[in-house]
Amino acid sequence: MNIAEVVIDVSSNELDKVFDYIIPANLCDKIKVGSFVLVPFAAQKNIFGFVTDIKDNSEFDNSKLKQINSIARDDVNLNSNQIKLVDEMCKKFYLRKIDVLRLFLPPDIRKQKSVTTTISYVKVIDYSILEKFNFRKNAIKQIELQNYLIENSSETKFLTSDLNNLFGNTTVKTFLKNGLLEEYLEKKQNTFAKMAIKNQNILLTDNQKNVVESVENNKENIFLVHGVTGSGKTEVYLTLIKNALEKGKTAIMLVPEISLTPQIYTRFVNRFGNLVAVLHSGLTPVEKYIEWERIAKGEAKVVVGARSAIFAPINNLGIVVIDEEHDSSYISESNPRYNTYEVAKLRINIENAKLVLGSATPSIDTFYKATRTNEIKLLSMPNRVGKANLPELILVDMHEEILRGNTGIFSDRLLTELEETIKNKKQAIIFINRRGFSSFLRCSKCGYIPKCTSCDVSLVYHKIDDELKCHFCGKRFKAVNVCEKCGNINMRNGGVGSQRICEELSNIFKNVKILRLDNDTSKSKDAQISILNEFSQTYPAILVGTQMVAKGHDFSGVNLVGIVDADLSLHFGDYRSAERTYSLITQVAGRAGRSDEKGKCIVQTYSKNHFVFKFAAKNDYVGFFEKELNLREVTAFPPYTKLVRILISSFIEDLARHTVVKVFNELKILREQFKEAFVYLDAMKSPVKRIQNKFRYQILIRLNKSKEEILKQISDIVLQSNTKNVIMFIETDPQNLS
DNA sequence: AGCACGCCGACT
DNA sequence: GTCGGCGTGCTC
Repeated sequence: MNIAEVVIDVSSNELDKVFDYIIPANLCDKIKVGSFVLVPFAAQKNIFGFVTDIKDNSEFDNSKLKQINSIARDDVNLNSNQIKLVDEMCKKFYLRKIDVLRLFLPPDIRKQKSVTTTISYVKVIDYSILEKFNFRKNAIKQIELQNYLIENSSETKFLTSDLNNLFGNTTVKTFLKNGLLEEYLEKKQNTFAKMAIKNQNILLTDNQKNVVESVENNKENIFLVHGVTGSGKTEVYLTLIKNALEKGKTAIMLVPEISLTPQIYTRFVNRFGNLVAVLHSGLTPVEKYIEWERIAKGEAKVVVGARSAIFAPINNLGIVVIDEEHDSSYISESNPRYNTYEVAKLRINIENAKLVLGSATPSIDTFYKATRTNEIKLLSMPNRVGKANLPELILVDMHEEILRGNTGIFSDRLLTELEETIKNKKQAIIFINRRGFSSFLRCSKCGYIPKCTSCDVSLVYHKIDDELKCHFCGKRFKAVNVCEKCGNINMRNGGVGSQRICEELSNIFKNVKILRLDNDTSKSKDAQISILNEFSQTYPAILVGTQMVAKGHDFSGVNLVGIVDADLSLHFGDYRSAERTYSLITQVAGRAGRSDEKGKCIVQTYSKNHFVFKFAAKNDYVGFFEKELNLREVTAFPPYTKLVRILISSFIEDLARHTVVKVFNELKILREQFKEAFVYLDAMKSPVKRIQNKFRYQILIRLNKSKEEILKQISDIVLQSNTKNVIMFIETDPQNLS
């Protein structure tokens, strides 16, 4: 047992394999499977790596074996379950081992040897000595610090870094040396860690009780809780987790975009106190590390977090909950591309735990599994708890508005309802699907729309900086009024964005507070939170925003929601458009249902008769599902087929094109072998032809039954055709096709 | 991905 | 002479 298999910490296809190393005698008892080590590699003398296996002898030329140098960090020790999950994820999603392994590490501080989790304070030893102390006349900073400390003598301690910033660290050091101040270290804690458990005795409704019992008593291990907004799903999760904890088990609770929905985790902290660890993107690296460490040490037994929390180093896992299961943030669309549901499924199977999904508008795929297969057991919560009513959904046909002579952004109905809301000192939310003043500039004569020079997508006009921006690569261009194609001097705004809506609204409702929430006005999380706070305290007020306003905020004063152009997400040109639009409308409308009185949601559309709107207006998810599923079957799209996309990109267009042709030809040979399995196979330029100067091509495949073997062969073809300067990867059922 | 090696052109 | 440009190949 003195040979270790090591995965080198370099993300490249060439190095996606294990290398054998000799374990030196002095490290024999320390190095285990899952250790994070330093090894010599090629010409580099110290490179990070993971031990993924330990064995007696190596197949490799033994005279060439090198020794492991040392353990890189002793706080990283993946267990065998995690190593197993890494293996299974690699196979499932065609990933490199190292990319997956990195997901399990303490966040962001992988390269550091150690992390300071303490914080330095100083306190005054004796104020009478400090007051009498004579500094040299010209020691201005020292006298300033002396005065500052005396003025603030009510404080028991001072943050060392604050004093360093105000008076310079040499000044503070002098005080420490002269015995005027003493330093002490405190362990950093996340603010909520001290919160007490409020052990309310919650009474569950019969429906909630039944759902909890079904999850706990059924032999199945995956469940979908399909419950309308306000049906009390969260209480079901809390009870399930409480029961798991009582059995000595632990839990992972996944939520989308957690940093903006503090309600959910304060609810968990209130219930479980410092047994809860929170992981989300709003934490600093050190804060994340503190939480990670509390989980790894077993201090925290409930992890609440965004999708990456599924990799938390928790032991003895009893239950995983994925709330708002349909949310697209559960699918990773970069670097290690994975689907959180599939990862959770692998993890609960390895650890023998249960998986609970929850949503008011499940994804078609999930509801299909829950109603047509045995993979997921369906549990329904059809009724709202308490008096809250579902909002009334009103469809407005914008064609009719135009025929009646109203060519503005807002329908008469929406304006009337807004007036009513303002008169009653209530609040309204206007939802818009894009950002910026308008989506694009268009030449009024030849119709030319400026495009990004490196990405080949329409540029978005931002009025506030009078600039055109590329939303793919972030490049900025001057907004000129001269058409570069025909020379005509009249570039006009082509669409409507949140900024334009704000301007129009403030023209119509002169004295009403109008707030805007989108990526532009609120770059930082803090700015977003302050906008939301301002809105929640202003009556009347109108909040205009993009997707962001749709995510789980409870404003009790909102009784009206307007969706300006509901069709935008419908004509997005991919097979998931309908389900996205359905859940978006339901979610946005739900913002109006939080007050005592019945809320209203005005949906402006140019396709009033589309089934998405009809079922959404009736709040009939199952009806929508049946119709959409039928369409998927007829058109041979998922879940009836597996959609495979191979994206091939390169700085050199010819190289990309040649690689596509090569892979495409091999796939055609494969198709001959499995004629009945290939529903579709074609190669083409990607809809977005260039991103950051890389030319993008794609091959699309749809497969029906018996997919696993063919998928494996497709992945082999892709791996073998991989050449330098070409980026190639496989996605199954991709979230977008841009 | 790094890094060394090596083979060429330019310069104090 | 030798410094340094980056193309090629290898990594237990």
